[in-house]
Amino acid sequence: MGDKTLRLYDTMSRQVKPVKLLEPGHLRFYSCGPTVYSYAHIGNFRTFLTADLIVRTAEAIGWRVSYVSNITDVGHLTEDDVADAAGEDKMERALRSKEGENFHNVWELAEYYESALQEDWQRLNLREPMVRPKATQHMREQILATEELIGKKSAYETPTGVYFDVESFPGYGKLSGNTQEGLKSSVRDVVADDNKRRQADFALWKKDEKHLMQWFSPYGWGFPGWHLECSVMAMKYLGETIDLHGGGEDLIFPHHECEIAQSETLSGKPFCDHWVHTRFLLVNGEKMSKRAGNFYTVRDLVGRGADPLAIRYALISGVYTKNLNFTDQSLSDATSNVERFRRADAVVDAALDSAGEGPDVFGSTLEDLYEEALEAMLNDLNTSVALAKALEGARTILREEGTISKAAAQSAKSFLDRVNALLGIVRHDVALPVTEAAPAKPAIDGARIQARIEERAAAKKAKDFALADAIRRELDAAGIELRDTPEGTVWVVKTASLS
RNA sequence: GGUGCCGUGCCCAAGUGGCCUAAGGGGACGGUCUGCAAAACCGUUAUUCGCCGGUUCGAAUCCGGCCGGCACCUCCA
Repeated sequence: MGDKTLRLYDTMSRQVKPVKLLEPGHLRFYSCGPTVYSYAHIGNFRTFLTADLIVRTAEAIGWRVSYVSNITDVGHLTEDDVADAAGEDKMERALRSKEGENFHNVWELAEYYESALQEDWQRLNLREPMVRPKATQHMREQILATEELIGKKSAYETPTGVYFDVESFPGYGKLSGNTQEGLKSSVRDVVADDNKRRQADFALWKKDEKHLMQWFSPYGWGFPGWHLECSVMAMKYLGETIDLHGGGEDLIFPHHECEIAQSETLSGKPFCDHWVHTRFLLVNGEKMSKRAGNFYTVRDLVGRGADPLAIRYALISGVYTKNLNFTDQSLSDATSNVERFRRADAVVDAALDSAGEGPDVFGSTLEDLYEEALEAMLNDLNTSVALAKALEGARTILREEGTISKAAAQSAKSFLDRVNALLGIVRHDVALPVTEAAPAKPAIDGARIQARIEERAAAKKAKDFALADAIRRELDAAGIELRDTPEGTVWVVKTASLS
């Protein structure tokens, strides 16, 4: 186990390479979290899922993982460093929106969406980070860092704020491939702040006495720039040099570029050797965005009857290095796969209780499949292959339903446990609150469904199949599907579609 | 204009030089089961990898060109 290594695509060197650990057996990993001004959407979760799978895979080869994922709870401008009046604060805008009417102030709003994030995090069976630091709780560190950067002549104060001087950091642009020249010739019509020395300089501190969230600093009242919090929190919890840093592809520039410049200037040491970025999730072939408003949240989908683990499955069904298209179809595909794992799990549990003595018919088959799934994950998180191997294992178990010995059940159980630890798609690691566990509500009440099922059973007994089929069609029209099993007829609610 | 990513069966999606006459899932079709269905299980379903050239004993995989899609270049995961 000790000789295995995790290989991931590194944005900096543009190649798949092994994750090098500064301290043997200990991975220090920082993954950028969301700004909590609204519900996180499933695109955000694809990125968090990449981080989750990195943690799970690292643990599967025996690494200890220090995993930090922040919460940005300071509202930053929609046009971050643009000094023009169109720049609007995201949190303030959220507060003024219809949903914002439920909150007294931005602090309350941030708190609400933060707890909503936690709930959705659990629904999708994501590992809890070691720390989930918040920007607002690290003001002192951010102000001290700003002071230090000014002291090192890498930052300067203007009437509007404190800016990082990108020319003081020759490596600026090495992550994104943007050059200083390229940035100047950007077609984007950015309104330059006359107070900045260079257009590319970014804010460490914004002076603003009207901002709804403000702190006092050596530069007066204001709030920190967006990029500073991650530098400060990553170094505080993980050290000046970390092993791995992740986030969405949009963060490559400017966020991570700025983070490198700040961190390395502050410490004088390399900040991070390995950068992983998750490509955007598309919905029905189009990019999701908060601005366009075409995004799904986990709670939207769960409210429509989607199985949370199926959402998880759908979001990890493609590799993180490519765009993935989320559709009604991909969700329903995922649902049947997740159900297959659950069935295998139930079959194994039943066998564990009642199976008799006998040989382990699975031999090394399941063991081999798990190893192949792990290998796939170690090879740049090839979730497609890992899921395929896991599914093959589930099918292998299901094939033996009814004839599984105790020994076989034990090896199947061990397989499912390990697959679940690696991929999290068999069952939740932590039990969800009771309300979550309740099945989707049927359109008509359960007692009436049960009564119709009994009528149908009577009709079947009397060989009145026309009536029996009519009842089945009636329930089907109400979204209730009947399944005749050896133990009698059961009903399930059919999953609603996205559109 | 600059910087990256991608184009694989009806759909989703792995595979980046020979185990590929291309994994896995969905769908479709056939079978078992069933009063009939549904569910479940079993099986079948790309000699072909956007197009045109080239390199090579050998290419979906490497190189060049073209066509098409996507992303970033100071809102974004």
